[in-house]
Amino acid sequence: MKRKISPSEEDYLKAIYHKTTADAPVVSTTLLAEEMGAKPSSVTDMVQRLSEKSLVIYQKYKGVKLSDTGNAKALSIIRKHRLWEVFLVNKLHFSWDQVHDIAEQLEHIQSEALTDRLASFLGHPKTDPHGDPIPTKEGNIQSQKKTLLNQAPLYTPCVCVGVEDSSAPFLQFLDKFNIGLGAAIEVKEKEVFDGSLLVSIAGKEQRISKQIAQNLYINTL
Amino acid sequence: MKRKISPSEEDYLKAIYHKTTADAPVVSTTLLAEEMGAKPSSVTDMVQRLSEKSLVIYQKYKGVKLSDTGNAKALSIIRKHRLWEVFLVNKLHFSWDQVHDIAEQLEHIQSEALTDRLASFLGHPKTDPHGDPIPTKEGNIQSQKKTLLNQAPLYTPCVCVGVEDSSAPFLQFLDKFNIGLGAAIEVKEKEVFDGSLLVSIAGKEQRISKQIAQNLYINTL
DNA sequence: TTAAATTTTTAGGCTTGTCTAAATAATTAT
DNA sequence: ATAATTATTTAGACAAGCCTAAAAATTTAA
Repeated sequence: MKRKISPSEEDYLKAIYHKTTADAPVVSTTLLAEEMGAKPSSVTDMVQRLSEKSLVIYQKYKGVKLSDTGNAKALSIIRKHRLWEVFLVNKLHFSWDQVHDIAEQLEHIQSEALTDRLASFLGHPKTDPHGDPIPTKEGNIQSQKKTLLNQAPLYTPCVCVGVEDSSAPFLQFLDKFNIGLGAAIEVKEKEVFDGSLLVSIAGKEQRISKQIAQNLYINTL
Repeated sequence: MKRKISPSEEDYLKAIYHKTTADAPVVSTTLLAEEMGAKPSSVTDMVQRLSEKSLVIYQKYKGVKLSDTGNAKALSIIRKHRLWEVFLVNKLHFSWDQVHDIAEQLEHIQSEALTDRLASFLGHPKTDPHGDPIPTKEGNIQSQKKTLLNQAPLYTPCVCVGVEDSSAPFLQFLDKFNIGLGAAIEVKEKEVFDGSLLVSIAGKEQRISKQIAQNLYINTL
């Protein structure tokens, strides 16, 4: 009954997790193929295998979603991924744009004891270096109220709490602007024409494009 | 020319490394099969693939040994394995009998930067938790002069520096006797009949079987 | 509401890494 | 020195995970 899950299968579960929401509870094979960097036919194959293992709910031509066990498995992988990211940044001093690819590999290491001890070693962090919440061992994940810098009120002190896009290029770009988690940001002006913002970051005024602003999460203080 | 190496191929390189010595510079497919927990025919297959990739020198019916590049690769994997073992014991407080299986997985993580930073984080350790030397980044490995407790001189203060057998059962057995790396050991008496030893460990006298004694390395002080 | 376009699945193939069974080479014993 | 035994390799098969090309279902448009 409890067959073991391959790294590739784990990757699919994770992708299905990331591509389904309350609004869109199922994901199409084409979208999943895009996410996985594979062809739709390969995805159909894999999804059928996962369905036989009761890890996903799949209806031909209708799309796929995680089963309860599949969801638990996905959360456990995401937990491991984000804990390793914290390790890489906090202990090995990698920068936040360097850790994703390494954590992609580390997340497949199988040992519950390892994950437990790692979490303890890191002081049971709540979020990863990009501000994303770390699921608990029990599979609870806090869905924070996320506000895009885009929608931030004017002249209100805010703090950067996360990113929507955590690709290396975007993160490196943020570094150039001295924007990191916990950075103080206040929107001074919003340009109607192109959606760009005049913001003060650590006291210094800078202009930020709409594209940046809609990929940065903030909280008001 | 420089095709990438799969985890399975890495395991074979490591096994060939461990099963060849100055005395026996090549290893047979049967012995390798035993080491790998696979059938000899599977080993022949794999060894032929590794030979095509110039990672091993293989002659039909004559056995196999590592090429220079294969040797370098094996040392790099062993380096990673042993560094992770140090991490697991020193930082996550695993015991020395628990780390091998986890390190088997971690050794396949590909990132030179990760290995470098891990080594630095750990303070560039020279040996792993079982006393085995950690190869340098450049592939240098110090072959220590190893004396088995078996051959230790009588009434001479010694210190435990390693184990020949690093299986969990043996290590757990040593724990029961309070024997660990750095433990002070002195041989009081050697029984001719069964090769057992009367030794003092941390001041306490205990009788140790030949089988234990020939799997424990010591240095005289 | 059919026809066209698009999405999805099926069918067949390829590689990796394993297996069993059969064939062949090497070693050992008579 | 030749026969018997053992070690090793080859041949053919299988599952996982991917691919391309073709077929089938669904969606969109006329």
